Amino acid sequence: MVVTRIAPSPTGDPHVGTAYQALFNTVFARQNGGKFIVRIEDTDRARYNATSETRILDMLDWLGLTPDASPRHEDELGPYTQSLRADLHREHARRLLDAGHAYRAFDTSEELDARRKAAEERGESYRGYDRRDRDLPREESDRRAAAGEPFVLRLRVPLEGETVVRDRLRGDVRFDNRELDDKVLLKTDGFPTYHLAAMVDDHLMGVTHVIRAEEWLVSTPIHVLILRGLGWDEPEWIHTPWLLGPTGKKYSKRRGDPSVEDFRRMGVLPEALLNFLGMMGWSMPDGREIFGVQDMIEHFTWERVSLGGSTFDVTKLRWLNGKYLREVLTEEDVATRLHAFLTEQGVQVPLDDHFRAVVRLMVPRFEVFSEFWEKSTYFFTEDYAFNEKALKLLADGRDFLDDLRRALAEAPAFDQTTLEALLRGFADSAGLKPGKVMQPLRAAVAGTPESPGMFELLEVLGRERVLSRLDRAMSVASA
RNA sequence: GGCCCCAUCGUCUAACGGUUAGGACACUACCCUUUCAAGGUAGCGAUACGGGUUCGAAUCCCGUUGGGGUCACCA
Repeated sequence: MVVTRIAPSPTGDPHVGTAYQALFNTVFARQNGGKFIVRIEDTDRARYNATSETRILDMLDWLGLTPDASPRHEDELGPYTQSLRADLHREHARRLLDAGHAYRAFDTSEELDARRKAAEERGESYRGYDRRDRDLPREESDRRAAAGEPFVLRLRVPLEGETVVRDRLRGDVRFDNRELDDKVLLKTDGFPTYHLAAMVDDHLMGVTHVIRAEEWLVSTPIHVLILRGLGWDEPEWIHTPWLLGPTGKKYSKRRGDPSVEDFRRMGVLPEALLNFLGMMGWSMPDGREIFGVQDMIEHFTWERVSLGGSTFDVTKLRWLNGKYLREVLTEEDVATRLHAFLTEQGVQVPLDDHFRAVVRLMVPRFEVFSEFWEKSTYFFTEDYAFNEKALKLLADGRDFLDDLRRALAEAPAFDQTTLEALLRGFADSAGLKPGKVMQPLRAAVAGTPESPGMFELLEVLGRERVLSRLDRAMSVASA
């Protein structure tokens, strides 16, 4: 069975890159009837952030990429929290030590730093651990360890030959073993490093395909060597292309690129974000740009993955989100979800017919939920402000607004058709172009010259509100 | 700097030896029109460079350049 995983570390905000990896891991697993798991890699106690794990798991739920197994949904291969598996890691580290594939190194961090610095001062580029303790006799190593001297366990990489990483996307990538470092496997604190822990856990959890970001490619030979030392088969390696920020560097929250939570607060739909991520580095065979996770599951192939990094273009994401609002979701769905968003943001409006009517009018006029309220406030309060342009239009309409109010008050009905005939007739008899009448009217009832169409706007507002708004506007204008 | 990956419009991408190099976002113009949007039409705009291979290269090979990544007791 195909088993894929993501292995995020709980160090901060839920990362877009994590969502990106989750997408491809999910799609590939589902396509093969397999299993997608999330393992939280919390072995770095120094950078651990208590809320981060919950937020990462919440993000996945929000996106609809809920894993088959995770710290929230354990199964017999768990636990899915790396720190809880330290005994397992130590046990396998021991195996590596006994088999001669690893050795104890007693250098302190300070010594290492000093040597690194000295090398730099000599103008040499740092070449990795200098292997001082690589050939310490086992007896001495055992004795010093037993005496309580702190040590780390390091991988004994071959000094000659090469290690080949067979990558699904890039073919065979060859590494000269002389370029490899004797990486730390077990830290002084007894916790494993990523390299050991991930390989042990992946194997024990039955992971068949390691789909991860390109940054891991160069450490893969280390992983291959660990796997070989333990006598295990390699998974299939798949290193996906980069997600880039606006400056062309790797997308990163630290650099100021938005997190998934930022997009959520912006009012981006999860399906739009996923769709957008799906077209970063991949494309539908028929060129469609609007597609969902299910479409990806049906059509995904590695052959269609492009290897150049993709720049994350928020402008296009916004366009795509607007597209979902206008063409993919139903009106009712947009209303319901927008209402939930507003509630979450602390805006209290009833989810009623008026709200639905407003949403219907406004939907082509905003791309993300966060833009809605600011552009639609006047639909929900009689106390809306008049902006500068509106004030000017009100002045333009001073001569006829009073007559227009009377005409509106006497209109036989207040539906779009009636209103259109009435307004055009009014303009005609006043010898004005329709726009000259409608713009001041619009300014009066909306406080801005930018609004949905005049007739539908009036209908949605209703006669009572329109008349009282005109009263207020005229008093504001003459003040 | 060593090593590794990558390279089509500003951006996301299509093309898997033969196309006027296609589409989308953005931008510009026009249409629609009561404003703002949405929508429609058109325009602008790319195979980084140099060598090969081939009847024929965006496509295959080599080099150059450029960009990115990685060189932690972080993941």
